[in-house]
Amino acid sequence: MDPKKLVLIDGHSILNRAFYGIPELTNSEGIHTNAVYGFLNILFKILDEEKADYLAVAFDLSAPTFRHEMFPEYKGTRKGMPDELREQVPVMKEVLNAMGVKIVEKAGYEADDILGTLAQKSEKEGLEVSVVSGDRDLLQLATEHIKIRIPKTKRTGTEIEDYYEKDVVEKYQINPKQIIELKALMGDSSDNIPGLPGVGEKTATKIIVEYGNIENAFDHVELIKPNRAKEAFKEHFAQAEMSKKLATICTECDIDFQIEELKIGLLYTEDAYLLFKRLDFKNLLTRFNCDVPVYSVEENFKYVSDLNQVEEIFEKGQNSKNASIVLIGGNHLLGAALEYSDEETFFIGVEGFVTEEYLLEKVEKLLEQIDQVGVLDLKHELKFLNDKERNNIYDLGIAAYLLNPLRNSYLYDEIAKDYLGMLIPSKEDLLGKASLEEAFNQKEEFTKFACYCAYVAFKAMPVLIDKLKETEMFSLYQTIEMPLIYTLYHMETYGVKVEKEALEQYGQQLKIRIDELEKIIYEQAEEQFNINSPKQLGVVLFEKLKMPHAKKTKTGYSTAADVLEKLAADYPIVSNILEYRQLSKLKSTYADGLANYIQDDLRIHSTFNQTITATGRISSTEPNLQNIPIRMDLGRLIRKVFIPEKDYVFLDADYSQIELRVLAHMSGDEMLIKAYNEAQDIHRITASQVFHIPFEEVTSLQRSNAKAVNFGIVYGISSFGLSQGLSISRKEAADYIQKYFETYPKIKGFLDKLVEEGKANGYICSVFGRRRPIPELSSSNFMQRSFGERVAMNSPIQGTAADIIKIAMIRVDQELRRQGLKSRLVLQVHDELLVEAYKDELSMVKEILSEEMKNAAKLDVTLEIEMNQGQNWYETK
DNA sequence: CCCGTCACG
DNA sequence: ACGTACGTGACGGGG
Repeated sequence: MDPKKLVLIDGHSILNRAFYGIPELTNSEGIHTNAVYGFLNILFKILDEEKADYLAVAFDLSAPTFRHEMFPEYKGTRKGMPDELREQVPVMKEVLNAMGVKIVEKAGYEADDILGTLAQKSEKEGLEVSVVSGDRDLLQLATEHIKIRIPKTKRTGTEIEDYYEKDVVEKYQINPKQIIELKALMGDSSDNIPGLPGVGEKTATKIIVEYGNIENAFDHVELIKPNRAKEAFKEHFAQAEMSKKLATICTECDIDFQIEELKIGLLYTEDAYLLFKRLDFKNLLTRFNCDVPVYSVEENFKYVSDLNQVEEIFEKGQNSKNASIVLIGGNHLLGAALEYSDEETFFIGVEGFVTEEYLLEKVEKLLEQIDQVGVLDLKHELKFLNDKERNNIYDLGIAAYLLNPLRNSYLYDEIAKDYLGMLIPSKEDLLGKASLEEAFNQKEEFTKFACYCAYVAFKAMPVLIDKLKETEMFSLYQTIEMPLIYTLYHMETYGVKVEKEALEQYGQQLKIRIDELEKIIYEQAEEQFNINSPKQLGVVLFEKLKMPHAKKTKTGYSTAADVLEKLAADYPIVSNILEYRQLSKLKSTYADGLANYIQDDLRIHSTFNQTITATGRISSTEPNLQNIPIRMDLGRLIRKVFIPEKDYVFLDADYSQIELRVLAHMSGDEMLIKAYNEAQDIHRITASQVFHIPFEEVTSLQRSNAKAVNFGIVYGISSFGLSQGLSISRKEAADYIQKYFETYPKIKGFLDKLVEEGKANGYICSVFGRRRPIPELSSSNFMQRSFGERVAMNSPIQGTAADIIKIAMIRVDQELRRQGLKSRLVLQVHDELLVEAYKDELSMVKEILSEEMKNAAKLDVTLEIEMNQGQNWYETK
């Protein structure tokens, strides 16, 4: 019979390795999970490789050990641990407990000592032992039957270095026990163990190879070379002796242990499954063979397609106070999931006599009767319903977004987990990757999916409403976010007209010039390569043509525009590359890209997303119509293809410096408020006040510097950032900032207060109460924390501006309709609204835009807009 | 699927 | 010493 196998893991050491080896990772609750995740990957890799019979994980306790008694400065593994790692230790233990893995700890000993003791005892009993640690000190334990395994987390995955006794000898030229001697000489900075000055690994190894141990070396101290090692040895031998004691792993710890306690049982328990799911370890879940747990709620799920039963269900609904209605389908309605009470959840499929029209008529009628209706995605449901605005509907996706805008998605299973504490199967768990239409035929699974949606919408509605009230965001939700859904829906369905032929022509012209440039670049480089590949381009520029490389990215040379621009003066090929880059961007993203989205009505219907940004802005996708070129002349021409219908014109209105005005209001700085009330040109007046020169004498350079400072303030000022933006030294930048703060004395206090508030609460607020959590503010990592500070300064400003324009767009949309006008809002670009205005209505629409935008909020400074009209978007400048 | 780049506010 | 301006989305390249 083969000997039994024992795997011993150095808990903190592996967590530590994983923490630094794996990029930051958090679950949906914002708990850091990277170290736990990395630990589990290493654990599973080892268990997959070795058919182990026994397993234990040893942890250090924070209690002092015999080493601290010997040497008070001794550090040990637990000190100096960053918070993001420290908080993962209890999570790790919870996971191990859930998997039934034995955790060994003992006050007064470190994990090393426990591991050493267990390893040696087990070896004596005839077991094969693997000790897993990131710490090379453990190599002193290696024997013929004790293997030391050191995992390395690399980009490509985890690789493990294995050391039996012979491997240690091969690699270090000394036997395992002598590792201690090595450490006695070299010390260990991470544990605060001092080494001999001037003695590194090379010298230490030479000495130990020659003399075997430090005592023998001391006996022959006069022979030691080089000289500085000899002197160090003479002077600090006592210290080396102590270091040796500190480095020696105690293999006789006083611990009772029965090997049978360490026997590996069923690792993939239900507890572990639930925990993994909570931690968002999706790809580790595949290790569990057990099915997704069945909840008793599923027993209440019912598929209905019989007309009489459907009638009955809607009949029952009439008298209900609360309900959830989830309409399922993409372009066509597949069915409706409903819940009125805890007792039953229905999915009514569009099938047989239950037609789409019939079902929708019933749903519309039901919507009239019920006090509170929970839905998951109202904008999507509006596709099937009439767009009459109802104030009894609660969109729970939007509610969940307000409560935590940092999530990537707000799916029903995520809402259930976060607000109902329930782990339920996700859409993908139930339907796989199939489309809704394809999955519709699997009745049982599809019904579960639909009913879970309705179940969550019903159950989560009161919870989310309560939370919105608790966080004082209910008014934001009801007066801004909910009405905005209708406005966005209107914009999406109305779309914006795009001239296809003009777009194609534009693309063809770009192609001519791109081909020309390509030829020239190949000639100048004396080779053909893919100019669009930063990798290939980097090799050509910085290796073949030997240009000085200023910056590097993670993967190679940086070829970003700011780097290339510095080279363009000296190398003609570089300016061609820059032009090529610009043109191919225009062609691929805009000329060709937009053409793909033109629908049969000759219009583009972008999607406006309401639950994406951390700050409260909306975003635009498929295509993004919020980043159509404007800054460069050539790109700006694209805007000519965006046109109004016959007998319409475009009216474009944008807020002037809305974010700076918000800053003036929020900070209450009288000087800045006064500046706004007095002058049109805020950047010029800023320059005049900051540099103490008359308004008329401000040079264009001074003005643009002031403008950059204004931007910097809004972005969460830092001297480094400003110096980058202005291409000046950090010192000069710091000087500008200081002058700015002197000029507007309340700004600094205001920004500092935001950071303080963010640190105290973990979030900051816009004027309208919109919250943004900033977990980075409590990070121990300088970079992360600095980022959090800038975010704390920027988000309330950006968020308030976002709130204001949302209010304006809702009112513009509603007012156009209320007055029965034909003109329609078509686009929003953060501080700009584009309206397709019917010619006869022009003066009225101008009035509406101007009124609603300027009066969207009452601030201590006025909100000003600029309005232009044109026969295309290009002309509205 | 991630990275680098670049378009916008 | 660390090594960045804030917020987005789309594209091509490359593993």
